This record gives sequence, C-alpha cells and structure tokens, in this order.
Amino acid sequence: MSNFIKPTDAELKILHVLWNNGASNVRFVNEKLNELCDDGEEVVYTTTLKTMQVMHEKKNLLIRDDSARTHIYTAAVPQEETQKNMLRQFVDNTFKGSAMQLVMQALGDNTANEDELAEIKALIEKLENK
Amino acid sequence: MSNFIKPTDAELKILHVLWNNGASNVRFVNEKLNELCDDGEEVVYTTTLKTMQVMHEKKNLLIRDDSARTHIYTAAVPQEETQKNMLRQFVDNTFKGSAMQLVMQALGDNTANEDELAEIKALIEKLENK
DNA sequence: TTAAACCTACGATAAATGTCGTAGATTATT
DNA sequence: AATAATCTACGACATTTATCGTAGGTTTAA
Repeated sequence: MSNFIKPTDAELKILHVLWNNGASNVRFVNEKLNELCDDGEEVVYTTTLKTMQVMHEKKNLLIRDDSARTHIYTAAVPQEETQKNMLRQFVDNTFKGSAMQLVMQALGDNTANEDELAEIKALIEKLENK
Repeated sequence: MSNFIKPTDAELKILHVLWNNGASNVRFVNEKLNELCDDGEEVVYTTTLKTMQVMHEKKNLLIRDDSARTHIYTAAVPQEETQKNMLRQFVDNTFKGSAMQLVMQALGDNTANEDELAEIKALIEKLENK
C-alpha cells in the first residue's frame, strides 16, 4: 500500500545530518558522522560516498544536484514522515501493533521533564475530546 | 555495557509465538507463523527450523530441550526486557534519543481508546509526583 | 513389515548491508 | 608547470539475513 522504503541504520545517520543541516556535500556529511562518533570507529570517506550514491540511485532517499563537480545532496524524504513510517513498522514488529504498550514503556523508562509530560497530557486531553 | 542481541524481524516473529504460547516445537511455531500470514507467502518448515537453530546455537535467544526426538524450544529472553532494549535502540537511531518525540507521534497517530488514554494519564501523574 | 510421515542436520544460495581501495579526472597550491 | 588535494565512479569483499532442498535417521500407520 505504501511506497515507503525503510532506511538502514547507516542511511538513517546520513539522513539525520541532512535533516539537521540541509543540503550538503559528501565531505561535510562524512565529517559530521565522525564528529558524533564516540569510539574510534571512523567512517572512511568513500564509504559515506558509496552509501549516499546508493541512497540516491537505488532508493530515492536523496536528491542530488550534480551540476557542479562537488555534488550536493538533499534528503528526499521529510523527517516526520519517515519517522512516522518507521515507528509504525517498529510497533507492528516489536509490539504487535500495540502503540499504547510502546508508549507506556517509553514513558516508564525515560525520565521525562515536566514540560514534556505536560505537553503529552495536553495532547491526551485533546484526543479525549473527540 | 549490555549483552543485548537484537533479534532480526524473522526472529522476532518466532519469539512472539513462544512468548504467547510457551515452550513449543518447530512444527507448531511454523504453523503459527503461517496462520497469521495475510498474503500467500508461506514459510517453509525448514526455514523456521534453521532460524530457530541459529537463534539457539549462535545467539542464545532460545533454550532447547533436545532430550526427545522432537526438540522443544523456549524463549531465553523475557518479552518486556527485549522490547525495552529494542525500543531504546530504536529511539536512539530514529528519534536521536528523544523518547518524548516518539511518544507524541505514537499518540498522535493511533486511535487510542479511552481506557488506554486514562492509563497513560495515570502514569504521567505518577511520574509528576516524583 | 513396508511405506508414509516426520524430524534434525547441513550445505547452498541470493539479496542486503557495510566497508574499502584504486583509478581517473578536476581543481588548487607551490 | 609540476605536485598535491579532492571528487566521483566502480568493483571487490566479508557479513548478515532469509530461504530452501536434500539426505539420513525415527515413528507411525497401513
């Protein structure tokens, strides 16, 4: 029913860089990836290049402007929609479709601050009045 | 820090059967998998067998009683703990660690019934009083 | 007591994933 | 101009994942 293509873990990291920083070249993305890397596991430049090429050519996850020598890539999929799709799939697989069960565990596990809890409560109120 | 081994999609389906039905043999698991299968994509018996063997020998996801000819398998990992681990990893990868962002999307997307919403609200109240 | 049904073990295969190295071209620096 | 730096393209490779088929024993049933 949907044409949603689930990004892999490596691809998702690249998407996050592009979502946060907008159109970028491979060099920039590669540096960002290595910045946020705790351990000494550096990603080689051509690895990032190859992954982004695949994301563009085979999966249509990225748009590419190759008018200049240094190509510029942009995320072809919006962040929220992608997260929504991945969440649905994750809930189906891991929680057998029970999103509420997931919410309970997410709330129980993580220390949410008061603002966040208030925000969620507001959302619930809104849902209840429908 | 953790010795958590993330089950694959196929493995997770098997775990669900064992979580729901307790100790089972391969035949039973295979039939359950094909029962809940919408499309005509049947899983062949030996595929399930092989997967469960790997889950037992290489990943320690299953415990096996092979005292009788027909081996009996049991989930070696509890459901809640597994889901918790998978959720943490999913939140890290997909929502960059923001569990609240995930909760918001989960709530916004799915039509929760009143009981569920009340339950979540109760949990929030409890969290707020700490 | 044969034949059918069933079980495990094992090997093979195809696709997806993640990772690099090298080559060849272009641009920048000295 | 000659050298260094930088890009892309491309192929190679190991690993993981998912999937089957076949072989060789046990049980069960005719």
